[in-house]
Amino acid sequence: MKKVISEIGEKLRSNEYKLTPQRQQILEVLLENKDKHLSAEDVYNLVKQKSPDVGLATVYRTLELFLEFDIIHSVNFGDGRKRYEYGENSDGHHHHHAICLKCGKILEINEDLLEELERQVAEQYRFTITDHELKIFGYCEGCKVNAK
Amino acid sequence: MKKVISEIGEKLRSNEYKLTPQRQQILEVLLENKDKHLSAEDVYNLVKQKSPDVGLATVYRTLELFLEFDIIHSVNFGDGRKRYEYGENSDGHHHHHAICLKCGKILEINEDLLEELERQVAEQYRFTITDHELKIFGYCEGCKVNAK
DNA sequence: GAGATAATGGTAATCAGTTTCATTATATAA
DNA sequence: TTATATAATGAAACTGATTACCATTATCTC
Repeated sequence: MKKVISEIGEKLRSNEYKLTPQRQQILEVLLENKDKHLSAEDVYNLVKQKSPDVGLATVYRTLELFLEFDIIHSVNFGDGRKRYEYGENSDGHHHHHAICLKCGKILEINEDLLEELERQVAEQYRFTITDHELKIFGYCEGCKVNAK
Repeated sequence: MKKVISEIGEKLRSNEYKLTPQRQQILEVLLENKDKHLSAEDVYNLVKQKSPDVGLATVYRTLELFLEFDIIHSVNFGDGRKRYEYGENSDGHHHHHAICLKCGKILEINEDLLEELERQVAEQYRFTITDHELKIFGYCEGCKVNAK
């Protein structure tokens, strides 16, 4: 994790930004909670446990900064707040989410599987693709039996 | 369009809801603006042109009602407001959106192209899929030349 | 047609996210 | 190293979308 942090620090510094203690703590929280889909307030509460004097505004500003440099990305599950996630595939594309409509569980789908679709879209629509966000809705194994 | 409206009215009535004049006008606005991604306030303004005495609260309530019965669906393009859309594929799945990061244009991708991916996800994750939402980010034909 | 129920419109309240501003930390230059 | 400019922070005020409340109106049932 140390290495990841210093690489990100480097990325920020090369863009005239600093990895301040607050920013680093926010980053650590994100790294410790991959695939947890934290909201800004979740991050705030977790960071507060480490250093209680970090402000909510700083959390929002830092998340915005990390988004700008593609250090994290945000997902919207329709519950009225943005959620933030560290981590992406080797090709820079993001993984998918399967959301159970019954119990709300969210599965991480780590395979990309969109190459062929993206090839077709790129060709038919003359669109140059840089990233994607796919949400799949349905019922997880435990819930499918008595589904709607 | 008459037919669609009466079918939807039927759907509501069979669930103990009425297609009131206000609801019908909201529905008409949505039908007249397929693929336009209207926000609640957009809908409100358009409905007001027809009948100025419709309230914003009614618009929100009606959109929520239509969502509940899968008459419309909502998409979030990250601009801080939900957007609403009528229309789906023949199999009940929704079409995709390609969003240009430069000019903000949104292309409607009407091909499904996810069958194989969904087959694999269903098998590997034992997940029963009922719908999906795919957003593709990149640069449209006009913007790709001078893209970042 | 009277009473129960559902739906509506206006407005107040809520809540995630943003902006402001005074203060603190950091970096640069003499 | 000291002064000075600049960046970052925290607290609190503000914003804008959405929701809740409540009194009024329309609709349905008997």
